[in-house]
Amino acid sequence: MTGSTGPRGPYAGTARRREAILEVAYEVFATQGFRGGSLREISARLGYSQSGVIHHFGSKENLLVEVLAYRESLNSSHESAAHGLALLDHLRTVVERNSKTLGAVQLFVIMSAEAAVDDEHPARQFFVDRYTGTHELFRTAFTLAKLDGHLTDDVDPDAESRQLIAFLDGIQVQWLLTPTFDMTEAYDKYVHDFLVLHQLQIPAVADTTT
Amino acid sequence: MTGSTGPRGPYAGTARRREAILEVAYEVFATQGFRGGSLREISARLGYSQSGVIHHFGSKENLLVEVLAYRESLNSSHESAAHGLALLDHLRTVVERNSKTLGAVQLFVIMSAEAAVDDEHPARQFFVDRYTGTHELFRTAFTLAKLDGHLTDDVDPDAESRQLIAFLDGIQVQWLLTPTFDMTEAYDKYVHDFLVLHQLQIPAVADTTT
DNA sequence: GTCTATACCCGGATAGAC
DNA sequence: GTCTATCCGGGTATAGAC
Repeated sequence: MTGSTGPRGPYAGTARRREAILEVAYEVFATQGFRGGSLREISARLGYSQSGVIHHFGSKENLLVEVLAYRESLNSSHESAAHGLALLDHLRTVVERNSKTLGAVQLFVIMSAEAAVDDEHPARQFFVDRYTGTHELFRTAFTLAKLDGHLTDDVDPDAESRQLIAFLDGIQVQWLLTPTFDMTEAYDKYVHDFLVLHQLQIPAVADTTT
Repeated sequence: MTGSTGPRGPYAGTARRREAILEVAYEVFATQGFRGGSLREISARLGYSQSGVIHHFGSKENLLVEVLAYRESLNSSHESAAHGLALLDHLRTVVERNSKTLGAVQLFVIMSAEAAVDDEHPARQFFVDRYTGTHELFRTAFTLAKLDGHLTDDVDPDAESRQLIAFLDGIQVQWLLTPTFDMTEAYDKYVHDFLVLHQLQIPAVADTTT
């Protein structure tokens, strides 16, 4: 039972092949965009024929949509909102991970831009949904933090959420253009300022050394 | 002398034609990107032949570079650094103007993304230079503000500059995807928080009404 | 399920007439 | 300076054999 990876039905090999295609398509779309990336290149890298790829996904558009869903599924930590400060901790690990996966950052930067400027872009809906989802997550996290008494009353969860999203998107472009830029360090400074401004009570473990 | 628009030499008409091409190319590249936009579409919109366009600019790549320089030249307010707070005022008018020029925002969002993910992109150098220039401008503005005693000593001009750039880039994508988003309002909130956190002295005209 | 072959379209750039 | 015609490469998608 070593080599047998549980071939339940005749689709076990197919599933693995689909995933291989998704992986390569992800790389190609990441550096060339949707328009620039071609099925020919994707299939060539796999040693496939171009029609072989299309057999599995029907069309280039559909392939892109599945690539985006696939990449997102790899990350989906099913992030429940919790309160604001736990979210900020979680986001730090996301930023750190992004710093190590160039391709993923490239994919989302180029695709969101293409989708943003073109109403008809196949990824348009994906990114609109993604923004509203993320916003909702951040917004409720900040709201809960206020209720828990961790944030001051003057924070505007709606505005803070959109501001944080903008910042996170922005540092990605900046990092791609100037790789010496340290996203995690920038994130930490952002959070630091945020907490100084809006955190209600400092834990009892505050440094009394100075 | 009505129709005569001062034909100094045989190039007066040419200059006007070049500008017309730049204007249309700007629109096309803004919505289709560099890869997606075609000389055929640009020339068709002008009632030109495709080779007519290429006659004036030599190549598609060169056309793009000139479009970017052209658009930038329309805005170049020769922004001298001044101190930080004057810069923040100035940036507000930029954000407001951007809110009214969809095409310009689209152009810079899609082009910076394409350039960010592709080392060989013709606009790569343009955007790298643009980022370092903007960063330098912001950085010195914040530094001067500290020296002038307008900002607290704890501000990190370098970090604040990059953070502000990230935010400004980020709200553009967000606005394009969800047009109800108000960039100016978001900017004002950002600046408000920034000033609460880092401004040294509040002017004597503080509201004592409440 | 994978291939080859092909239909069909679109792209940039060039040559050369006017 | 502008055109038409053309070259040549590239793209997606389909048809049909194996």
